Amino acid sequence: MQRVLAKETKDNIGKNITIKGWIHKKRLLGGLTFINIRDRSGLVQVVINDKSEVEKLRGLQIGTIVDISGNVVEETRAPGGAELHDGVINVVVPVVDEPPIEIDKPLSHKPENLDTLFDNRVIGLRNLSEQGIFRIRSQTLKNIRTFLDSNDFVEIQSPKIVAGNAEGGAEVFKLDYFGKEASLAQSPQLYKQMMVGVFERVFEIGPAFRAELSATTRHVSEVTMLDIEMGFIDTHEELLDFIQDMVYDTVTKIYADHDDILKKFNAPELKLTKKFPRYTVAQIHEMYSKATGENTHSDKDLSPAEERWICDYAKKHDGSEAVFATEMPIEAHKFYQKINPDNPKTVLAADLLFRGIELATCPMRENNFETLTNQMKEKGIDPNAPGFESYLKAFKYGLPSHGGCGFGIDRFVEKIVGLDNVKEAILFPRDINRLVP
RNA sequence: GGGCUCGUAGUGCAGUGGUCUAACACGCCUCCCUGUCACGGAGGAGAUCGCCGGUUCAAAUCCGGUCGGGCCCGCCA
Repeated sequence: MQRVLAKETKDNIGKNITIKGWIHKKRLLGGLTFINIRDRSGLVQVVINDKSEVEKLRGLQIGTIVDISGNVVEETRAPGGAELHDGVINVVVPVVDEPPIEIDKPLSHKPENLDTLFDNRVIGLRNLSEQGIFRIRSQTLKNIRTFLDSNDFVEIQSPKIVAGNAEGGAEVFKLDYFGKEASLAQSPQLYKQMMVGVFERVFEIGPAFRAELSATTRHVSEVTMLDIEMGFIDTHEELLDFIQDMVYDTVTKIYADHDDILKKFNAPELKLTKKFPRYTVAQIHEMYSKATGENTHSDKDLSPAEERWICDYAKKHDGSEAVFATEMPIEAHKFYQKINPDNPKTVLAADLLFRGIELATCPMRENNFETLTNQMKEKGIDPNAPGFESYLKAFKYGLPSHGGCGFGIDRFVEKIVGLDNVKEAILFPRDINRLVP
């Protein structure tokens, strides 16, 4: 008989149907047994009176795959308003070992238990609340793609094996490439800029690899980045507006569509304004120093404590959990970023902060060939090094004023759901200690 | 890389020198239970307390080492 999904059960009242899936929960009440079956669409309840049917499941654990045929009955007491009666069970894949981690109750997300959570990830993800995180992640990426697509962006894939240390700065994973020195890409930065010369507007969603010895709740060695680059934008404001609209659109849709999952994780109530508040880094140093008595004026960038503080401030003061920290100090300048013509001590770069953490860096790029070449030399980068030669060609042969962002998808999902560790928003996280599963 | 912390059944935890023959909850096994949905009830199995060494009459508990985690900082997404 053709398979009917759990969520379609209520559309088949009065019919005899077959469902296929995993045993999610058994409740034996003597003469009456309730079984919840999980499939890709959710759960369906089966009621069995026949003891010989229940006996088929003796010794079999949660995770056992069955198909069950039965009559669909409307029942207000059943979850979803309908259930299967007179079920006939066929065990397809018996499971005799009990699961190492619970799949029908919320799992512990306490920091000290994350190790167990990840060690048992394969089974733990079957847990409905755990899945919820990744349904939201999937939806988040879908919303972002839809938004960018409707703004004429082309999705690209840049190489992840690159020559040398392409961008400078962050530590990279070195590897042997048929006898040549190569590394795993720490960012699609150079490639997406080159592609502005082709499509004007491009984006990429893919992995970036960071070999830094960071051991925090917000760092992983393999991060999923959303990289955006758009040509023919003239002002930094224009760029920030665009990213702000994308974030607003994405997050508000998630909150509208996934209330149930967000509630399970006690996600905070969403506070966003259409226009995200913007403060310069200097202003934030000033406000933070005044508020805490701790002098941060000479810091080149925001400290994690300042990031948390300004998010808290913007939430209370501006009604927005998202905030831009603009005019990054020149000390944090990277060669491809555009120096602020109105204030050469700052860079036309902003960090997007959300719920206490940096989600994205959003700079304008230096698109003048001569200036860019000089900026490279100032940073000690050889413009003729492998990788940079092609990069510069894009400028030599015409690249318009452009800007974009590197946007951490893992952190975004983490904070949308209201989690405390970026790893919880990653299926199989990689950090300095973890390489499996 | 620096600092601080933690390590007890499959899972989550209690116990910080002797009453520990290590408690409780979930899960598991047996039995009872016809509307459960974190079902309920009765009983049972399961841990030599990460590992090694030391102090002590006595160590899960104190000390040292070691292995494995976690958190913060630096760096960044």
